[in-house]
Amino acid sequence: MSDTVRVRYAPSPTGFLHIGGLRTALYNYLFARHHGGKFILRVEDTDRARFVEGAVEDFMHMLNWAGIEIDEGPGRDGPYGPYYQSQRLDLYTNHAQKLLNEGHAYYCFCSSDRLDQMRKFQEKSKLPPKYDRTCLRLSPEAIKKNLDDHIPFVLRMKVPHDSTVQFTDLIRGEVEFAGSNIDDQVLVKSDGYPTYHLANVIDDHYMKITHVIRGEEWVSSTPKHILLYRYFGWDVPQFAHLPLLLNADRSKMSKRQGDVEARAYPPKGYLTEAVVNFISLLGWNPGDEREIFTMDELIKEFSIERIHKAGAIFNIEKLNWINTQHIRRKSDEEIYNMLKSDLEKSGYSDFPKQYVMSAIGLMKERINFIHELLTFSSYFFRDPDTFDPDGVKKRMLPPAKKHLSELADRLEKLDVFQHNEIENVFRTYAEENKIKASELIHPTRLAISGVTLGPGLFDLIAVIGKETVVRRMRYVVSHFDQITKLPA
RNA sequence: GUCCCUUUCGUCUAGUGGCUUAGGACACUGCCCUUUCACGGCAGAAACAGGGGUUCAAAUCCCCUAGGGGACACCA
Repeated sequence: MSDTVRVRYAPSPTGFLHIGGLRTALYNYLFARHHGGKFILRVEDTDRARFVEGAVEDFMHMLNWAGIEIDEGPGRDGPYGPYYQSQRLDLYTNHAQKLLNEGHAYYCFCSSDRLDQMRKFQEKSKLPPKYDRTCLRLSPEAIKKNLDDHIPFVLRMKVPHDSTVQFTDLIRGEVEFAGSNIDDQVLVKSDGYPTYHLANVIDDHYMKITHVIRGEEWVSSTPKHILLYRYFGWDVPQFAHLPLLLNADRSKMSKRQGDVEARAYPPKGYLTEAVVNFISLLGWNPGDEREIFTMDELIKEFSIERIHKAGAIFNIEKLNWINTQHIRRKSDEEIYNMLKSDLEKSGYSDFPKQYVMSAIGLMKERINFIHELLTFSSYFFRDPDTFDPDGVKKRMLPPAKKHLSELADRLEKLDVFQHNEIENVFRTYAEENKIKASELIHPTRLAISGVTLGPGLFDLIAVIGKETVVRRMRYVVSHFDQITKLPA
């Protein structure tokens, strides 16, 4: 085994990148980077029937989105390519032949019908379900005849029943399987393609993979893989089987219960940092009480030893919180840049960068998603056309009409239109009229934003600007009866 | 059914025999701050699946039971 750590994420293009797959890729990546090793993407496209168009592109795109850099893989050639299994068929065939020659594999001509019946019988008789080795007993002549007759066949591996296969899982410790419980796995399908088990072992060997970090669903086939390594006389890599991501009901995470495809998250407004941070914590923790991490910090902290054994439920509430944490850590300018295209789409592209950044500054701590700046606080960009009915009822009382009118006049006269000066206008007016400032503040907020919640009013006024604020206040004054009547 | 894995607050988790009246975070509740909503601060409720051992001492080690999950394809 080479000194440099080499790990791989090896998805099958039978669907789009699963959020659990993204976590597996991330753990591999973190491990590689932590150890100064290589992260390889290998496409396991040996199932021609289930191939999904666009899946590979989706993997690449989402990995890139997540900030997971591929050192070797499709489109990024390395010394051990190609990185599509469908382009490595000869390799598998040669090695299968070798296994056959050495008696570690055998021809099987059983039809799927027969296999189905066999399994049904085994199930009924409460026997462990495995191939019954009918074809292992075929004479060389019978095999030759079948071959000559072009009867479809598969190659199965011959598992020694009298031994046990044991391995040390980096996460689970010692795991042991009795040879008698290991099935004579199909290695080469009747279409000539290898199964996962064969191809995966051969590729991991030739790609010099040092650590196989994959989902827990693979533990039970690991002994088969180890046997294959032994048959070929190869070193066995280290194994680490990750706990599964679970639905709320603790079943394996699947559709129906929330979004399982990674690509569903960016459009919802989840930040790369948040998703990466969140999934990194699903089964791993740094050992102290920090929870917010950048990719670089994760790379620094990550270790396989600190991976949990039990499956984790994907808890969207916590993701949301982590998203808010990362929003706050971003500069106003970063957020501005992320918002740019949405701004254009909404027709708000005329607003100066400085203005939008000020709005961002005021809203950053109040939003869960960046796009909420455009939805929940559209009043930064357009005059309100509706007024929160409950707010109107409670705050837009008759005296407000006069107050708004007067305040608008006073604001208009202000030379320095900033927080303190604005606040002064309100406080002074309140004192003069012997009323509480809140009797002014609430109607004003409603008048200029249409809603009852938002940033501190004086900051809001300062950012939105004199002209707009005064216009909106006067609009409400002139439509006061209409506005206060509507919500009846 | 067979094999394998797993089991600490609702959820993510800390805990590797004494430091633990089991810690943190999300969510939840209350209070404070406050012009609103958030933020923030403080407080609260909330867990070692059960039973046996081992030990002076167990959430931590062992065994059994139960629950959960995964695998059992010519899918990965």
